[in-house]
Amino acid sequence: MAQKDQSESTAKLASSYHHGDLRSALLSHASRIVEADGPESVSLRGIAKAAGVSRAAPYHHFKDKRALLAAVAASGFRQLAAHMRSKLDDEAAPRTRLDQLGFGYVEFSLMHAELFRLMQGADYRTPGEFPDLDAARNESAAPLIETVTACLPAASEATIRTACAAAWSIVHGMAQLSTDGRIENMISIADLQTAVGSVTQALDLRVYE
Amino acid sequence: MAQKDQSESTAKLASSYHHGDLRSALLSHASRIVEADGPESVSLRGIAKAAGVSRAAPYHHFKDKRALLAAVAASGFRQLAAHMRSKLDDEAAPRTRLDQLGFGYVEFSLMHAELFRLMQGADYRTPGEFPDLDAARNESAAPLIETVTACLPAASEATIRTACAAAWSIVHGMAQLSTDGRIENMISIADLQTAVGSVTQALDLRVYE
DNA sequence: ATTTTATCTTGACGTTGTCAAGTTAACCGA
DNA sequence: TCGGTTAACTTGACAACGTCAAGATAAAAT
Repeated sequence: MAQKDQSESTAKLASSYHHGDLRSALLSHASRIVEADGPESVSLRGIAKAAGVSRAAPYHHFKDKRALLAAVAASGFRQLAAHMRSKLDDEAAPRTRLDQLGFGYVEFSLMHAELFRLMQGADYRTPGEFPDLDAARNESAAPLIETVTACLPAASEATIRTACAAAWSIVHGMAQLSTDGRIENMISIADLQTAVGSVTQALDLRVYE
Repeated sequence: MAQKDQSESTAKLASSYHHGDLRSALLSHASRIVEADGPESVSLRGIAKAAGVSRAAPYHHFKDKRALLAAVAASGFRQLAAHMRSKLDDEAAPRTRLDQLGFGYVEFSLMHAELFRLMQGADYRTPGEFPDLDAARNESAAPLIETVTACLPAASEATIRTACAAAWSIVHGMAQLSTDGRIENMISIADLQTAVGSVTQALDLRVYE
């Protein structure tokens, strides 16, 4: 995260007027609070105080409170992409890779439920408002599109788009229901992997041919 | 703006000190703002002013701002259930009914995107905090469970639960992605019905046997 | 008619996001 | 080295918000 600054008090000389790396300090404090207590209990003043600066200091690094949270969300999408990649066996068959991606997606949403909620929140999604968020979001979607395409080598582009939408819907729906705790009454986490596999397997047999 | 006319039901005299039916007036104003500008732009003071009462008046009808929004969400689940029922042909085969329910679900989420977001919001979901919300939520899920059960007459209870989770995941994921506008780039609304059908059809062939 | 109760009001407090104006210190060209 | 530009940070202030307490009003119950 921070290159030259580990957390807060050891940046430069302790009494320096300038913080040194306030931007990433704010990001890391905000991330911590998001993960711990959820996005709505993030207060800009609280974050500033946690970083040891005054309440207006963040405005020199983020236009808004929303911009701060958008940056946290963008970082979340990059973490998500990394997590999915870590689950991916590049040597495996496309169908297997699709399952790995899907399970990675759901797993991430369980591991970082509150962060995931922020990422899916509708507040930070006016396209073009936060270009870095858009970029991170698209990057995280790229492996899915890629793998679905590899699953359907002979398919038209329209078919592939539909397949992506369907696969994404399934996995995203599971993630959503899992993080809400609503799916736990119906399905165990252990079954989740099997379910993802079965469902995605069903997909390419029935929908796209 | 001072007095509230009897817009929906037989309110008392307009200019009275007592509003007559403030509770439902607050609910209807809150609903309107949720649908128009999203849940986060609901302010208690604004709702109160729109209803022509002082800022503290709502506290005699709702414990909290959250309680108000929870009531709006509960009403949303009842609307959702009604909409799904309206799409249902009781004479049709279970599989057909499942598709109808699923499409109704997605369709509702498109017609009332902001309300749907409120309903899925994680703020109002501590179980037992808003019993009426819980009840409405469960009522709206009942037709799905029922229909899935009818689709799998010979299945065990565990299988049925898994099937519900999977079907719900698909449909909920589509709804989520649709309301976010992210699915529109990939799939047309017209294709949605076909997709729902194909996916749910794939389900009972591959997952549960 | 009098008491009780439900409803609504004003006043006030603490918190929040945000801006304007001022202060500090790092940097950069001479 | 010096002086100026600028980025980083500060305090002060403001409006909006959620919420509570205490008082006012009217309807209902006795």
